[in-house]
Amino acid sequence: MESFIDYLRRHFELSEQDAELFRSVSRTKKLRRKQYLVQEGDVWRYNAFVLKGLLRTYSVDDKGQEHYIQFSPEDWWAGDRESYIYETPAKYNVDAYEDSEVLLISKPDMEMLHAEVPAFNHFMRNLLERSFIALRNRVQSNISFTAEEKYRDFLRIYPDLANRLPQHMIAAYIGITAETLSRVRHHISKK
Amino acid sequence: MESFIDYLRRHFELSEQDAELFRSVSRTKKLRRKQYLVQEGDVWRYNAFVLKGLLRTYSVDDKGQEHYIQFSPEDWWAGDRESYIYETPAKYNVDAYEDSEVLLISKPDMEMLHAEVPAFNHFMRNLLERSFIALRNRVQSNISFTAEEKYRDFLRIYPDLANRLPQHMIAAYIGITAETLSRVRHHISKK
DNA sequence: CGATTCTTTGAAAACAGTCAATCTGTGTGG
DNA sequence: CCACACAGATTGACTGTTTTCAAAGAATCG
Repeated sequence: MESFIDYLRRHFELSEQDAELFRSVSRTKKLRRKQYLVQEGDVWRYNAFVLKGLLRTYSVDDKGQEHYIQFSPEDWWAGDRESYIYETPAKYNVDAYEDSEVLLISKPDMEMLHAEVPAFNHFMRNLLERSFIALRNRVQSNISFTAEEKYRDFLRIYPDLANRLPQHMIAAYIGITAETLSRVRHHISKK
Repeated sequence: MESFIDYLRRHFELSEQDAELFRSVSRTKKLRRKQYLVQEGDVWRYNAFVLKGLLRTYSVDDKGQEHYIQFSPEDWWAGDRESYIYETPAKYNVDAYEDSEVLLISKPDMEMLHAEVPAFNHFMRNLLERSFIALRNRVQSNISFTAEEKYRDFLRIYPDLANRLPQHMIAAYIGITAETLSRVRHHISKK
């Protein structure tokens, strides 16, 4: 739990009193590998901050193919924003790819924190802006790059994730098949 | 300018006094077809609300190929968020595809409005959340759909834009070539 | 070690891209 | 008002990339 407080303190000034407020509304939850945090169809009413481990957000299509929308390692947030905001059944699954520990804050508590701690509100707003920009860059990559360029771009942006994830998950994240990724890697290594 | 005030009033309560505050920091700018609002390399320091017409945000790659990131018709916002937030040179061009009129609010004025008018701040935050979700759905389409499915998805989400834009721009938006889109349409019409 | 998951490889097929030519519709200037 | 230019759309033939399916190898985990 303290690593969450540390995270907040790295990003804005937080009094001990406010830190206590954050602690009072937070609870932690351990997830074993493959355990769901959100399952398709659930309505998601929390904010989840990853204390330890690695979560993945993905959908499964008719053919059983998994499509990864997001990976959330330590110090990232996880959940289904669409379900959270609109209070509709989740279209995505979120589960633990590694044994993990998350910190949960309910939606009403989160709204209270935003109102009571302006610096936190400001920080989260800024985080959302930056996430939006990152997502836009991902679209740019999707619509204009070849398989090899998409993979290189992934390595550039998430060098650390590349070591923690199996290739087939990276492939599904960038929108190509595992076989194509294998061939792309072979091709890169020959240079 | 009043259509901007109307837009705000459709989304939250706005006193006449606050409306006057919005008017005082807004100026309008007419753009002729093909005229730039932001050119690649500029730093973009405004918020632009489209009063009339249609703007497009796109990049141009080494081969001269255009990749459309966003279309902004009436009642949408335009600009390069990455340049605006980080104050870096824009990677995208924004220009008028139809003769247009935009309303401009400078970054400092925008920050003042966010601080002075909490309901506006709340509305813009919510708009950003919803834009984020829409963008995430676009990524989902990018990584999991075939050309035909991507096109059908575009028609479903932006039925009105489909009539205002040439096909080759729609193709570049969903990440396929104009020729492929033509064949997809032919194929759809045969059913 | 045995089972499972992940990666690689090959061959064939499907899909989308490229290039070039033609067709269509629109608008402009003579 | 017509001729022409221009941008956009379509079509064909071809190329290249990526997917699919299947099988074999490698790595990992309980």
